[in-house]
Amino acid sequence: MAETFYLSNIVPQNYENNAGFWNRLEMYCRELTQRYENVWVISGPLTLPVTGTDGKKSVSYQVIGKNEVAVPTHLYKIVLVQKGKAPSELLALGAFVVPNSPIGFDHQLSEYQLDLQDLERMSGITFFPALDKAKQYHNLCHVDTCKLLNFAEFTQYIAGRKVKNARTLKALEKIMGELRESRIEPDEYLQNLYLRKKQEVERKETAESGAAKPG
DNA sequence: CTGGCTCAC
DNA sequence: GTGAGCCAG
Repeated sequence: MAETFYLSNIVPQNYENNAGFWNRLEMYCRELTQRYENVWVISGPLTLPVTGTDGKKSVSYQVIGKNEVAVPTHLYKIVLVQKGKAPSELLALGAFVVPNSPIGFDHQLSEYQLDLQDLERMSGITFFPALDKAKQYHNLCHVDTCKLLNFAEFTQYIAGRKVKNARTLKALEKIMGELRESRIEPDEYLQNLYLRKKQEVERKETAESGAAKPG
């Protein structure tokens, strides 16, 4: 957590990308830890060339702020998983390059998959050097799903987090109301979460109103 | 979950 | 400046 906040460990990222597609990619990585004994994740920035109207390729990227901090055009993530504890156990790897711009629910993670060797060439970095040469790994998207949460699943998950954090009955009802407006039916987990939270909040609110009464 | 903004201290 | 408490997607 401490390392996470070093400036040398930070890149400017499109807000909608980070809260949306990239967020769902990180959720998928978290989900992998439930199915695999070991999960290694490497992420970083790229500034990739684009072909101009004259056919020539060039690199161009935005800089922001007084100090002209470079904004990467793309972000990559490499995910290596291992089924069991033993070093000989199955390894599967997925490498992804994602544009640093909003990406909607109409795009699949697999659209952004590429060979690790290609990413190594683009980034100038050798990842997992001991593993790389022999290519002793399976394709993550074949061995596992590589499926990110869809709109309904994502919206429901977010609603679940908000329910957990809600402090008032009014806030709680707003969350569930907005979910209904999105035409999303809460599953059993969210329903139970909501009902338990509702009871908890109701207890607290009646206790507070009682304590606030004079005398 | 990912974040930003406001305000009291 | 910082943390708490809101807010949005």
